[in-house]
Amino acid sequence: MSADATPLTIRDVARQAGVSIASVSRVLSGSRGVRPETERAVLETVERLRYRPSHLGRSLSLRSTSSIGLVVPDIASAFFPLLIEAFERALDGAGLSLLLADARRDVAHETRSIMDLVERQVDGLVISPCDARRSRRAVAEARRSLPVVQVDRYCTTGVPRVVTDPLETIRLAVDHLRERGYGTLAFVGGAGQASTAVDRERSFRRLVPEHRPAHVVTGAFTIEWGREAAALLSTRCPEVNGIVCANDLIAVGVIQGLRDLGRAVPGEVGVTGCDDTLYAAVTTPSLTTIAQPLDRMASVATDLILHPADAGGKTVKLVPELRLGGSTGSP
Amino acid sequence: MSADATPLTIRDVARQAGVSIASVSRVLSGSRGVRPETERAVLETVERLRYRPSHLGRSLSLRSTSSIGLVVPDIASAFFPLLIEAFERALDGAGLSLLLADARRDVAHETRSIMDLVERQVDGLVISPCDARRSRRAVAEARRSLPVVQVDRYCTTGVPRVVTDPLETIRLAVDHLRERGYGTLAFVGGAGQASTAVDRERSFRRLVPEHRPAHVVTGAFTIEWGREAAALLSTRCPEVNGIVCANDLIAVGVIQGLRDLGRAVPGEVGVTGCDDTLYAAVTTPSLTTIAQPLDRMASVATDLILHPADAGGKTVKLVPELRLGGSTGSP
DNA sequence: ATGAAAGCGCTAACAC
DNA sequence: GTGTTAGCGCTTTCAT
Repeated sequence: MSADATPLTIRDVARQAGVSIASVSRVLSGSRGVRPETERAVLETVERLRYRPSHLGRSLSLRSTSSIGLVVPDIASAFFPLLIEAFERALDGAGLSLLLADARRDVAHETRSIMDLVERQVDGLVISPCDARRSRRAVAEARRSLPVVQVDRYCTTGVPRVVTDPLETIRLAVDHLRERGYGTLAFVGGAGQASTAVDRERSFRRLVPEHRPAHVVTGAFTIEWGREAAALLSTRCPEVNGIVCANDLIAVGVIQGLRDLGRAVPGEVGVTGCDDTLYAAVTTPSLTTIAQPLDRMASVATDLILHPADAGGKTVKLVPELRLGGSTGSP
Repeated sequence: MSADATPLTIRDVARQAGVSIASVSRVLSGSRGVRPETERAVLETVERLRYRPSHLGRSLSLRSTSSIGLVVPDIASAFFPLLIEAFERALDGAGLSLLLADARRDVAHETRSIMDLVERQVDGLVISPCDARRSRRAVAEARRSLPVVQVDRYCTTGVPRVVTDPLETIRLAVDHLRERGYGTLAFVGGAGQASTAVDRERSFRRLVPEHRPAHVVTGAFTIEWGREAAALLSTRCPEVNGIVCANDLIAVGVIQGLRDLGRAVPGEVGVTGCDDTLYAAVTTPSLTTIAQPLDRMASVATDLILHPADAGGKTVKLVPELRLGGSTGSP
């Protein structure tokens, strides 16, 4: 397979076109100060030979790869592919390409990915760290050699962050549930290590100060945990009729769990998710969920990478948006 | 942000360690024929200076980047993240890293991604092409300069393919439905341009020769199309009581559509999906679906990339597996 | 406008 | 064993 014909170099083009390699380079890059005649000759030869410049040589010479790295904690979870898509759109305009890495829910893998990207000389690194504390080391290390920005999740370093305001996120859910008449609210959280998990839980506690301790339960970002939590709450706190979930997957589980117990959603209990993933549309009833402004997140993060001077150690908080679904129809 | 301290080079290490750059290189690569004493000095200095070798310089010199490119048609669709994960696992062992690109359901984007990866000198390219015909040009072009393998989807080129046998895939669904007593089968297909769409439909036609023309409908790989198809089939072919869907997303839509029409799943109609995505677990009832052997697919593809000589223009067909869910409980 | 030549950071002969 | 040196493919002064 693969002919693998001797990869052409800029010299081959120069020779064939009867010009110097400098001229070829000029035409292929800035194209400034070249006689149209010469330019024609070069372009014609490039075309004829099907020459493709080597990104490697170019990068080494320019000391820039025109690419940025993106490290996500778990590509298989519904949310991150959406984030990745948003970055692709954002980078498209900037003429940068995206080097993607998946940490596979594991700090050791994450560290390797970060180091690999750094060694590959990406011009900047965007990361959504696995773990609020254990990811710090690698993130801080990377920051020593290039611009780094954290998105969605973060770890506690001086590295700038772009997040969707967790307090506003939960406030949207809580206010909406109350407006729809669900008077007694509970919160089903995810795993402890992700910053979003912690922040969303804390926000709920703050926004619903009257909650009983048993009204806040945390476990994992999975359907199974959602089902379990539904059972837990139904047994121990039957008075609860509005459930705020830390993400869509949990919400799906909660709805399934409630249905298994014969409790109607939204008739008897209202449920909200977070992140507006594809799950929101797939379930029955569809999910009321809080969306993150992903395109904005990607463009702000890209800006911070490209203009690190503006970044400082700052945190940019973005405004979430309520997406109505059937899971909060009215009690 | 980002200290951006002058990136260290191998010279700095050599100087500080009081050895030649060749020795440093030896220690950092093959580590062969170096006095333990020298090695210690180098490693110590590397550690102290926090030196990270430049992948760029290394690649340029070796004419190999030890990375392979993976181009998927749509990272936001539930299936491809699973495929990506499988490749990460497969490549882990081979000491290769993964450069990921998303074609965004668009041949033009796909072409750009492919070219970019080629220029980046990846050692091989794995691609699941958007379009059975319109992707040919770029795929063939890439093949001129490096080993290329197609996975899951393919376009009609001489480039080797690793696919899950579509005939066996549909056979598993059809046989299972029949065993469960669903006697009159229909097929809901996806969009025409993806090879999987075409092959799965053709397989159904072959395996269920007695089907009426109206029993095979195609539209898109979406929930909406699934709902629509359910309505179509229920109206025009009420005799149908088993529905084979070209992927999980369609199946979810079909189930929703049937329920809206008051037809019980699995009581009245049985439904199967394809690909065993996360959707299969999320729906109610859960989905009976046909899984692709992703780890096998990834490791076979990786082998073909690393040993292109063995590849020829061959097609490797892998064996799918039935995953039981609630959507075919028994009529 | 164009060419010659000096790097970019690394590896791999080839001497010693 | 270790150092010297010539590239890898490109960009970019600096002459001309």
